[in-house]
Amino acid sequence: MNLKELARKLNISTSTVSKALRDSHEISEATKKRVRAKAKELNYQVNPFASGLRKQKSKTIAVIIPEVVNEFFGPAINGIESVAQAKGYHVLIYLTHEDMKKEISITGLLQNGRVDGILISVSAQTRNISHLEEVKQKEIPLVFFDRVIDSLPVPKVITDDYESGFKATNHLIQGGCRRIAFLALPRTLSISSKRMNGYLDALKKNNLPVDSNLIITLNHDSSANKETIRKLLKRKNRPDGIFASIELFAINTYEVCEELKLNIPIDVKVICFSNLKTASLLNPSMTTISQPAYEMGKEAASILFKMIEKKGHNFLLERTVINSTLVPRNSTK
Amino acid sequence: MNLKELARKLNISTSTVSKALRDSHEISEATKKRVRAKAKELNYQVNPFASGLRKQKSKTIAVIIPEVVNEFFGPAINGIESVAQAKGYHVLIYLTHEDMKKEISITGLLQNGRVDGILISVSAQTRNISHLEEVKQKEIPLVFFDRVIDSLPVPKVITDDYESGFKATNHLIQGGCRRIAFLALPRTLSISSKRMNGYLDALKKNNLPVDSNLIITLNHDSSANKETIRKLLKRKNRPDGIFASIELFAINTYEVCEELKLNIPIDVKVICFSNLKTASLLNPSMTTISQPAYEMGKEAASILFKMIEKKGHNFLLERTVINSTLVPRNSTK
DNA sequence: ATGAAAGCGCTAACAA
DNA sequence: TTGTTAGCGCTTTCAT
Repeated sequence: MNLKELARKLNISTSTVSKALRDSHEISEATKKRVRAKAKELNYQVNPFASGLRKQKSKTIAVIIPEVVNEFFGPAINGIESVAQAKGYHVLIYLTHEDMKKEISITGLLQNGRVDGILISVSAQTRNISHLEEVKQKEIPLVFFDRVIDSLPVPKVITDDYESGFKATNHLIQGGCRRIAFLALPRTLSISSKRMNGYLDALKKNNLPVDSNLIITLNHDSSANKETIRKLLKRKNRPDGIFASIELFAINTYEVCEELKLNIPIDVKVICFSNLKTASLLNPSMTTISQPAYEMGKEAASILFKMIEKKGHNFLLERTVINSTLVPRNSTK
Repeated sequence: MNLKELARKLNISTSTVSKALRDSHEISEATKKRVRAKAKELNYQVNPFASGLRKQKSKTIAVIIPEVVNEFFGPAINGIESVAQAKGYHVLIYLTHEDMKKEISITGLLQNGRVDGILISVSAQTRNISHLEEVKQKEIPLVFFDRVIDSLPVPKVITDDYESGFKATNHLIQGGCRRIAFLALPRTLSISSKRMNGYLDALKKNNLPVDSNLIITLNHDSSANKETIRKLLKRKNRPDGIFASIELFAINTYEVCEELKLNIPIDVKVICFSNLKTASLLNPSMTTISQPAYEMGKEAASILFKMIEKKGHNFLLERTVINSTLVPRNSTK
């Protein structure tokens, strides 16, 4: 079923049908009605490839993220998809698995009109940014969310990473911790360095020494992480507090503590970034920092659509900060 | 940058360039090399809309799921995306939020060549299936995963819902429970009725009475669920075991127990479906049934690609069952 | 208010 | 082995 056939059945030209379906003012109300009725009857749908080719628009956006098995990106996709659905857009999803090579090949695939815009949360491995500069240079609307590249002048939607890092560390200090370990993501990641700066400043403000042996960079290999954490917790001078910069590291810590029969929070207090919805499932003694992932997704998508709709507008300066919240759990249970 | 321009720069015809890029045997190795080099130099990418229109193929599949904020669908998408990426396909994602109307409008959007195939896990609300019959009738390859419609003859990838329902219930009985509540999804959902049948048969086999007051249908509204669970746990004849047919209901239960100062597993034992990766975050006293979501996604996508690649093959009978596993937690801690 | 026709960028049948 | 050309289905300009 295509335009031509539909036009033939109605005994009018394809251009009239096309205009009628797109509610053009050139077409009489009567014809429009007739066309719409027939289209519905025959279950006609425009061919997105033909229309996309002609109009040079895809009505599609791409979301590039490191993982989806993650308390952050799940809700974020939810927010993105709901905005896209409301706007009549389609959402392509691509996972990098924290691999910059994949990120590059994915952005390469999106260069020739497949999408009208891109939302990206960069991989932890991303150092070189020429593939992203290329996207920008081709004038494909681009918005960063959560994991951003500060040096690239595109809109960014982030949480208050420095502040929450500060608050989290402060919370542990208030709870009596003196030797607080920070489980970091690779330094290249903006969120990691900001969270760490919050951590460092909180220590300083409380006159606690910074011990570089307590700042540990982990990655997404759980068994390697657990081995590292195991060593950390077996030290004679074991930390009494742990600040995990992502949920996975808290899970890893939790498992090692179980294995070593260390009690959270008696032996060691733990705080981590996590998502509100399942926070209650975390060991109740872990305080969590809840990121408004759904809202971030919605916000990032909204900005992207603004860019898509009115090109030329200067969005370079937009940098939306959405506040996360500390969710204290009953720490004495 | 398009074919024509590229051809002009090379001083050969567009068809030669097109064939060269697609590694046609009609083209000499020398020309191919020259073309590929120039294409790379000029960063040429085929226009997917033009090529899709001409070839009547989109190189894209759609995944329709109820939610993404979910321990099951996250890993499932991961599995799907990895297979798709390997095959050079793109993945569109659509969320129904358990709303059949949305499911219908989404399948409607996919009728005109936007995708080469569809993977779907139906919404809990889906009763009418004419929109899915329409997809099948238009010969768009379709595969169900996890939440299937038994009556529609298309390939299905499921877990052993009956068996795991049986095992889960048995586990609670073994643990000393005598009054076991079942927190069900709406009956329309195949997975729910199968899990319930397992539950019922386990009770029978252990000579325990079936109490219909203990079979409670919940939905995706957490506050309504919690209210229902609150009532359940306040009954004089409180259940001593709870079998939650999805993780969300276990979370809801957990929260109500905390509120009512009920101890899991002392006062009430809980078992639920969940995902291995975060199982350790669940209250350690909850035994979980781990579904191999990633594998299911991979399997479903593989079947879909088989259908896409060799049309006409009869896949109607394929019904892949992937076993879930019981993950007992230290229930005495 | 309606229609004819060009053309979006690509592929493939056919010609050379 | 390479080139010419028609046409995928749609939108849009320009006529009528």
